[in-house]
Amino acid sequence: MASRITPSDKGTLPKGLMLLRVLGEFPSGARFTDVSQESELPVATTHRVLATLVSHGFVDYSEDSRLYTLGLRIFELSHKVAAVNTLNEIALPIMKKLADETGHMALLNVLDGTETLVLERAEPPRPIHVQFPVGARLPLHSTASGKVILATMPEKERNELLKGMKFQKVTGNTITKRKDLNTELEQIREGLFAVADEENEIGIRSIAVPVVAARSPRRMALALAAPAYLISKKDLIKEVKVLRQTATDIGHRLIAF
Amino acid sequence: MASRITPSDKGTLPKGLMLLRVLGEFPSGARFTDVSQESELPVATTHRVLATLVSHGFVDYSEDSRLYTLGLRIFELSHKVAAVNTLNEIALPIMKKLADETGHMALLNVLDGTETLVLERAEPPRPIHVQFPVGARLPLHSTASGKVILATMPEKERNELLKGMKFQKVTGNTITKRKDLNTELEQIREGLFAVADEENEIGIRSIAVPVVAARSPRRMALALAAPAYLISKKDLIKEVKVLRQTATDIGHRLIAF
DNA sequence: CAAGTATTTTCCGACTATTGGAAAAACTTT
DNA sequence: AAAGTTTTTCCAATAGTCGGAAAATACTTG
Repeated sequence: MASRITPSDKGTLPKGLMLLRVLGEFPSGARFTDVSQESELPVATTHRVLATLVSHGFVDYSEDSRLYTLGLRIFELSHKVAAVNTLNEIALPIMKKLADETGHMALLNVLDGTETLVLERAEPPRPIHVQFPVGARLPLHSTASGKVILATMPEKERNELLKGMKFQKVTGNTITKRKDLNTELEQIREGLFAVADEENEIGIRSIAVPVVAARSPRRMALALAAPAYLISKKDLIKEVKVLRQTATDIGHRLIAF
Repeated sequence: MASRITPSDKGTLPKGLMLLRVLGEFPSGARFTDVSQESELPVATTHRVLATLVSHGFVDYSEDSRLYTLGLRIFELSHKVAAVNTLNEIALPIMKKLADETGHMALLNVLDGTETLVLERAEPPRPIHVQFPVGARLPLHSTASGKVILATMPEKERNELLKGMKFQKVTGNTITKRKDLNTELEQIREGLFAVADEENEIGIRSIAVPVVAARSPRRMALALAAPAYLISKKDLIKEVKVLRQTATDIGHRLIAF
């Protein structure tokens, strides 16, 4: 278990990467002060780093509005993240079918660090207002996707991941004790699906199953999410069959993502 | 006209950003040596910078395959680039309709720096093999989109942009002289559409019109691209009407992108 | 519209993270 | 198991960063 070197945590690069993340929090543009305050960097430093990011196209600056925004270079790069394009072309249509059939929002999530990331989403015909945009991050312990991913990963890896993590109480139903989580994961492994019953957001229930793609190092899950008033936990579980079918289908076609 | 400061061109940040671009060229992963060579940085430097990028989630490293790839953080960020999500939801369906009706590939391009960037694309039903993936960059002077964007931008801005640019001869038909380009742009302004007749790629013809979105600082164009053997220049021009209609439609709905 | 306030940009000496050649370590191949 | 290749680490000189504070610019208000 190599300690895998000591990546510098000071210097401009980490600061620059941090500023990119900060700018992500201002979708409609951030003023200089916003960036400086949010990042808690001295103004002089912020200024210098921002200038570099701008000059390389990673950040756009509008002289008119005096706003900084993430640049198109980010957009460009994201389409070169291995096989991201296949998500739209392969996974989305399949997910759309699932959403249409079940009437619920379908979400494809992937483990990234200690969170889950929304890779793709398909809305059902009926307009609902559950907001999980693509690119959103969600906790592991309070979501169906997170739990099913945790449950199905190798024990060693899971322990490594959970070590020292604390589980924030997001709603009244959130599992917050490691012991309770272990019990839940054990149970999930039995049925190979996970349910989150208003554990991450009051008023939302969801169910998820693992997605296994050939030659993919990524841990993914396919989920259905619905407003609680629309479907009981029991009825949601009835969808597990079609959900699992879809997940298998996606897994077979999402080679090496 | 402020010279807008002196952004550092040395140091880790520029190097890190460069490595991200380099990794974009290896969609299926790059070995350490690939990165080091392609970037022309000393191995020690490459190593240190890569480690920092990895530790911040911008680059993934697989111990098994020993390959570096762009990380999901990039994917995440790209969905926070102002209103990128609306492209899929708003523009794509409209473009798909255009592609279906005309039988040609529809492309939405945006000016970024001295190039054009493919923002969105819709394929026609019939399978064609013109490859312009989303995220691809194309020259301004040899493409329909590039030319129509140049033609319709304020003169001052255009001069600023073209100043010192040299126009690479991509195919036998490419316009390479500034003077010829000016003449062409003049003509484009008359009809408000541009045609590229195998100017960027032998065997491909395309036509483009401007897309004007409310409160958008971006310069965009909507294009149709087709294999030359499928359609004559004359017939392609006949599509300008429906193309323009679609462009207007998109412009109206793509607020503030 | 001038004075006052808030925001953004620049300056510069002290300091510290970066640099990169070269050697060591870890793999791969023969 | 030796030879070759690729990756990782070391370390002292150096060059870029740091950030407080002042200057410049934009915005507000009486």
